[in-house]
Amino acid sequence: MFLTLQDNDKRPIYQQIADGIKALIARGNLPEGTTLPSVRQVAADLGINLNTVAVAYRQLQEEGFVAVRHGAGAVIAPRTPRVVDPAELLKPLRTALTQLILAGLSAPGIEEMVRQELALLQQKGDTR
Amino acid sequence: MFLTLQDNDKRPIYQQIADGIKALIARGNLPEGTTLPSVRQVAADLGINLNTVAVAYRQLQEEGFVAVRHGAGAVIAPRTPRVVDPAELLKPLRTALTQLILAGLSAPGIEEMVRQELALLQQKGDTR
Amino acid sequence: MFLTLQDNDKRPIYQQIADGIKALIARGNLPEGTTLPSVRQVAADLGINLNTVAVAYRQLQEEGFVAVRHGAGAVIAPRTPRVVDPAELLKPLRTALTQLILAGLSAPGIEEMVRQELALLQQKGDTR
Amino acid sequence: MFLTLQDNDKRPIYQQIADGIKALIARGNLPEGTTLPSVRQVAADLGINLNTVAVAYRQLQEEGFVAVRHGAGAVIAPRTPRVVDPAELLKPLRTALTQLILAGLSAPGIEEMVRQELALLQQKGDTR
DNA sequence: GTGGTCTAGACCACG
DNA sequence: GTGGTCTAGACCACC
Repeated sequence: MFLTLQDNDKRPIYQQIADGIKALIARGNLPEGTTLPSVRQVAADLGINLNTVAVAYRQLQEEGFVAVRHGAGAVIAPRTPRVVDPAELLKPLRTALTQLILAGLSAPGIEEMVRQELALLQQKGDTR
Repeated sequence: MFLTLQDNDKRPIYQQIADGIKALIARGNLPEGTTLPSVRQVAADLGINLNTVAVAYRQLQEEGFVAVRHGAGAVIAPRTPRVVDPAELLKPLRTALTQLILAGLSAPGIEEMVRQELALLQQKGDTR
Repeated sequence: MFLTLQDNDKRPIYQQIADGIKALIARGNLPEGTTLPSVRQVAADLGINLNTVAVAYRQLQEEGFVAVRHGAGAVIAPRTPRVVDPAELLKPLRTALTQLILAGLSAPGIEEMVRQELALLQQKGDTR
Repeated sequence: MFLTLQDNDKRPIYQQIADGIKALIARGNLPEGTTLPSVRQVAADLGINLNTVAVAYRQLQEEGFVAVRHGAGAVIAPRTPRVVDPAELLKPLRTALTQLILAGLSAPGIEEMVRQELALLQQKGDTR
């Protein structure tokens, strides 16, 4: 198993799966060409419905992260810089930072957190 | 009017309102003691239902940002450092940073973005 | 001033006032015959509406704790054992105990808390 | 049916539902993993609106008693000792005890009532 | 099927 | 006037 679901997470399950796989790609744990486990495999591992996993895979395909070939599984696609609306990316960052400020953290403290997180994301880390 | 709703925003309306007010508090635009406009007022301004605004206000109350007194309106509460599970705060930051990495941004570029956003949050800025 | 309002209290203000005065009577701090401060006095002290205090006094009168004479203020009535539906009294106790159990406290621990509280209630303590 | 509403109860309906379920959890009648009946089911059983039940369920979720999964029902969460401000827990107990004293009950009598109630709460009892 | 959100409108409780 | 609760009914998102 390479993914775990968080019970207290508010995101839909399919989103947790998609985000989890994206994070693994971002960290380099799933290099180009890797074959993802089958939809049925993941569904069984996580004890969830098959359709839920399928939705996650479809999202990854639509966003260009994996290539799904009917009957042949899903493989990690070559990594191409995606074209995304920058404002769309800025919004969650802004929300996250607002929460940290309201929690009483200082700007320098937050910047340090960000540096640490970025360092973690850029090295091949463990999957947990 | 002090809030605007984004049509393309995926968050529920009541969440946009709550988050918007939190952002104003974080920026210092709504100092302690300020009385918020009534739920009816906000509902009329935004062209939405009264109950939707009430849900947002109730969330702000439960999270300790405002003191709601039945029959007497809602006022910004004294700002006390909230006790929150740090891991709970880290999660959205981590997700946001992952998206930025996947979009092809470099770590130094992201750090610069963070610095700019923090600067914006810490000055009494425009309401938008 | 002999009463304070708790901002984070969910009870209506008039109820906080009535309950507060009842607690003072229970502790013996307001013996029979004591004249309560006027409605206007209390309202000014607490910075609240005159009507709110009047509602509290009316409730105390209806429950027999004070005798209100038009133009002559309100005085603490002789303490007579009230006839109350026992089930009505049991309900808040039961709810309070349920909360304590769910918070993880043990039965002996709760019994000890009760003993301490009862001891506090039965000695003339400070007003706070 | 596993819950009944009291007509003479002053608490809002959604609160009665939430408190009722909490009491069942406290007594052990709803062990971890139990799936709660759907909001529609409960609403039909009690003859009330669907939204009213939904509010109760949402409260239970926010307080960590149940895990609600969109589209998959609500299940009793693993019971973790909640982190709550002790003063917050003491307040209702203190109010309840004050009422009992004022009704003329003696301290030993009250202690006995508490013991009985605690015994009831700690055995898997009848649902009433 | 499930829960989540929103609307419209009513009535109540509080200050 | 204020906010709180409840209903009725709609539509959406999720599993």
